[in-house]
Parts: sequence; C-alpha cells; structure tokens
Amino acid sequence: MPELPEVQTTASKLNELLPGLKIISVWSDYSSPIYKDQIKNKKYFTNFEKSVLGAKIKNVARRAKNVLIHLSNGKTVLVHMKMTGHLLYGSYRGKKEFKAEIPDLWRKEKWLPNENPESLLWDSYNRFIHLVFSFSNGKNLVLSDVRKFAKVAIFDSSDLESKHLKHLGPEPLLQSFTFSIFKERIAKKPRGKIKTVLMDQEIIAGIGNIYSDEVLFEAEVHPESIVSKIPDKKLQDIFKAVKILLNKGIDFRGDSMSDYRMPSGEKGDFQNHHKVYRKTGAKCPKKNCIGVVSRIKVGARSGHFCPVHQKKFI
DNA sequence: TGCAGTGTTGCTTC
DNA sequence: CGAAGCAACACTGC
Repeated sequence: MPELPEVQTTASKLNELLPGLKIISVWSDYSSPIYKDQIKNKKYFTNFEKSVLGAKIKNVARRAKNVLIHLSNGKTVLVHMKMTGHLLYGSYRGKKEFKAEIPDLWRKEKWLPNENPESLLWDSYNRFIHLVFSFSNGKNLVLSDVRKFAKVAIFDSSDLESKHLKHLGPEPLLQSFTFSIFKERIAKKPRGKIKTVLMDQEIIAGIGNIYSDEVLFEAEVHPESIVSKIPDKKLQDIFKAVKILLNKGIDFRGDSMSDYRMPSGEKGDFQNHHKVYRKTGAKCPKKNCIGVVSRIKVGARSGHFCPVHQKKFI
C-alpha cells in the first residue's frame, strides 16, 4: 500500500493544500504504541507540541516512503504510514473552531475529509484517528491508522538527510538514478532474491510488494532470481520497468486495492491496472502467453508472477 | 469458528 | 557479517 507512488500522491496533494497554514493546536492519544519516538508518552508529546505550535507549514515533500512536513521554524515532521496509516485533510462538520477534545467526538460521529460526500466511507475510520493538527483556516490534518504501525517524529530539518534518512537508498525517479547506479546498488546483495532486494529500502528507496511484483512481470524476470545471475540485458529491463511502473502508479494517483486513500479520502486507480499483483489463478495478461498467475512466498512476502514467461536466473 | 493473510519496518536469532 | 524469522496490531475472508 503506501509505496512510493502512494506517498508521493499524498505528499503532492498536501503540498497543494497546506503551505502557509499555521498550526494552532495538536492532539494525540499518545498512550498508543505507534508513536515510537517523540510521541510515545506524555512528556515527549509535550515537546512535540512545543515544536509545532505556532509554526507555519513551509512545504510537504517525500523521501522514500516518508512524508516530510517542513515547518517554518526549521523543524520537519516525518510521517511513515507503514501498512494502514492515512493522512487526511478536511473539516469536522465544517466547524470553524477546533477544540483539542474534539477527536473523542469524531470517533463517534462524522469526519468529513475535504467535505467530500463520497468520503463518508471514512466514518468507520474515525475511531482510528491518532493524531490531529488543526490549522488557522479551521481545517485539520489527521493521521488515522487501524493497525497502529505508523510512525511520527520531529527532527531539525537540517539533520534529516545527514542523520535520519541517511540509511536510505537513492530515489529511483530522480534523473541521477541511472542504470549504472541501479547496478551498483543491487550489487550490494549479490546472493539476494531480486524481489527482496528491490524492496530493500537501503538499496533503493520506495519500492514495496505491489510495485516489485509489477516491475518483475514487466521485465519478465522471476522474483526468486538471484541478483548476481541476472544478465545485463535483463537488469536493464528491470531498471526501465522500475521507472515506468512507479511513474504509472503516480499517474493513477496511487493504488487503493487495499485501503490507501488520498488526503481527500478518494481512491487512487492503479489497482485497476495490475497485471499480476493479487491476480493468482488469472490468465497471464501478456500477449500470446499461456501462463497462469501464481503466488509464492519470497522472503516473508507473497509474490505474484507468471511462471511461463518470467525467467528464473539461478 | 479459527486461522492464514494483509501494505512495512526493524529487532532478534541463527 | 548476512539472511531469515517474527513481532508490532486489527481486521477480513476463506
């Protein structure tokens, strides 16, 4: 779910909506175990609150699968949505005034992201709201998360790349991410299975289970192929497919097969364009291929592929 | 009814 | 050292 295209969609939308807004209050049920860093207990939350209150949003960006909310005071709020986290922007029943106690009410009543009637489906997610920023314009940014894996932290903006995001691999959609860089990165795991290596955030940032399956289908490489055994020609196909599919994911505004939603609560569309992901038993969509999509465990994840035309290099 | 499976990451174990 | 397993959590579907 939130892989690079989903996080990019969220960050881009928020970057249209939030810059210039002033944070006038922040609420969180900090007893929740999700706030691994500063927001895990009351004392830390007070510090978090101090750092964001009164600050203006400068802009919102993405690095790997992290949403980065840069503030005017030199701080950055980092949000990782993990499996089921959502950043939603909207109003509480159109009320202008916000009171810090209101989230308890939201859990029972209605949250209307962006006042979009279709978003009523999100009513059922009210009780999973764990963090609320409210802004000078009467609107709010909330983090809802059923499984409570999402991570929120605040850092000095200047420390981000040099310290907190240092371990991450390069951004695959940058021009500077060339074929030779790609080869250099995956060569760090010569004995790894290609699907697992593509999903390793320290090797390349942003690819997860959905896009790795789709990339390998496109490149016609079996997910269990061993990195060092894959011929150069095939590596080029994988490299091209990474760029194509991540861009396609962004063009379709993310993948909502599971429960990813945009900040408005609307669905993305990439789930309607899968070739193999969660298509077990379907006929291989490649022209003239007689294969049937099968599913195997690769590492601890399920991988979907066509056993006929995706070649295994071992 | 019960249990396997679900997008991610990071810690523990071997 | 690297790779594999599993935990964090809650819900869905077979």
